[in-house]
Amino acid sequence: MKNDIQGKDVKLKILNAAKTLFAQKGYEGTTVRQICDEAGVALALVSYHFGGKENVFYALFETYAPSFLQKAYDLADPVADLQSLIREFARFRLAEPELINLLQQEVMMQSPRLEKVQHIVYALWLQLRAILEAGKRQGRFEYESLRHTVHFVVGTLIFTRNSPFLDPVLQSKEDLPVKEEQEDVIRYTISYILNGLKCNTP
Amino acid sequence: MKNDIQGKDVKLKILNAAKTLFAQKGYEGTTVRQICDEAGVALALVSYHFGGKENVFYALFETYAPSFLQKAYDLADPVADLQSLIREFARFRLAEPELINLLQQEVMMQSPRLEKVQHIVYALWLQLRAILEAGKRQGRFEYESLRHTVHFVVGTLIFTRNSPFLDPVLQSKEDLPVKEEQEDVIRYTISYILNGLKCNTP
DNA sequence: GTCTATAGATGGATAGAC
DNA sequence: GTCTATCCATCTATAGAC
Repeated sequence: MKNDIQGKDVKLKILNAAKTLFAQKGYEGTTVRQICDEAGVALALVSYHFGGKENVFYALFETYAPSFLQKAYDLADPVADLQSLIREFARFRLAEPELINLLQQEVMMQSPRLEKVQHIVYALWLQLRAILEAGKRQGRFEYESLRHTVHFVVGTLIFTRNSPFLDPVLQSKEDLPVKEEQEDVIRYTISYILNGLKCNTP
Repeated sequence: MKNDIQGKDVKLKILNAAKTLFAQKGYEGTTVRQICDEAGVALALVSYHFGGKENVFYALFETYAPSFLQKAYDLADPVADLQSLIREFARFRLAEPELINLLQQEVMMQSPRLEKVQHIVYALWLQLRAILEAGKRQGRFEYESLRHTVHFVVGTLIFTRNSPFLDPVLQSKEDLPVKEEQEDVIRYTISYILNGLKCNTP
């Protein structure tokens, strides 16, 4: 019993270290040694607990994104659905920015690991597509190309994060927000996207 | 003289191979052997011509993005400026999607290589920021947070590309555009972004 | 379950023939 | 300038002590 608890603890330490390092240096750019050093455990424990580096990657998503976007939308009110989807995605992004970062990398380079993880993101995009279609059909959204519009919205959703890269450029005039975050960011995002879709709604 | 020409040819073959592979598998995920195989040249030639893998990376940007976004905007007409910036960026993205992909990866993971390349993207974002500020001051754009709005626009611009990943999801109803592309995509992008900024303009 | 030590594979870079 | 063959560092994974 005590062993189990110790094991869980080590597994979690490895997962947390891997989450940070994968997001920061990419999957290939991260070594098992770095993960174990960061986690403060011995090199062998990645293989022992997960069966190899690649399984740490998969375990990351099973651990931190287990119930990601299971919500189903009935499309009766596409505007409300879209707002809900944006809110749900933004909350997850704010809670697990490293995971979004990592996912974005993998998506962008069409990594072979993506196959076992793509259902997470496919589900989201299919729902987004359905919402956009329904909204256009009902005259709530205006756009020309569904395909490109999905790209626009996904781009808006994914790229919005605490980017330590953009910040040196952007923080000269605006102070760092401390606690406004979360709900405000969500509000900004909803506003930008709905406007982008010419959605005539408060 | 003939040697020079041959050298140039090999250098270009290496650069083209590296551009594709880096974009597809990331910098760390790509090996010098893969690059040389893809280019059809011997392994040693990367070191001979470029002095190592890392310098191939830098040469990529010096070769394919030499005059990227040198245009300066006077901010007299922020709407026109923004349209111009979007158009310029979109054209580059359509011409060199791999480079944008690679740049996005590096930006996302804050890679150590970014330092020598970031001026390319800093320039763009500073100009974008200035345009957004000027546009708000002149009552042409509406948004709450400058910082987040820059993120939104950059996300829209960067993520929009021929994503081989999203396509299987998105192509069921819409046929693959063949020649409409280019100017139409630019039109869609401008429309989405200007609407996102509540810009009241045709 | 956790550690150290090491095996085995593969990475980037170079020596030297042509 | 280009090639083949090789060096050496580092990677992942595992064997075996505790």
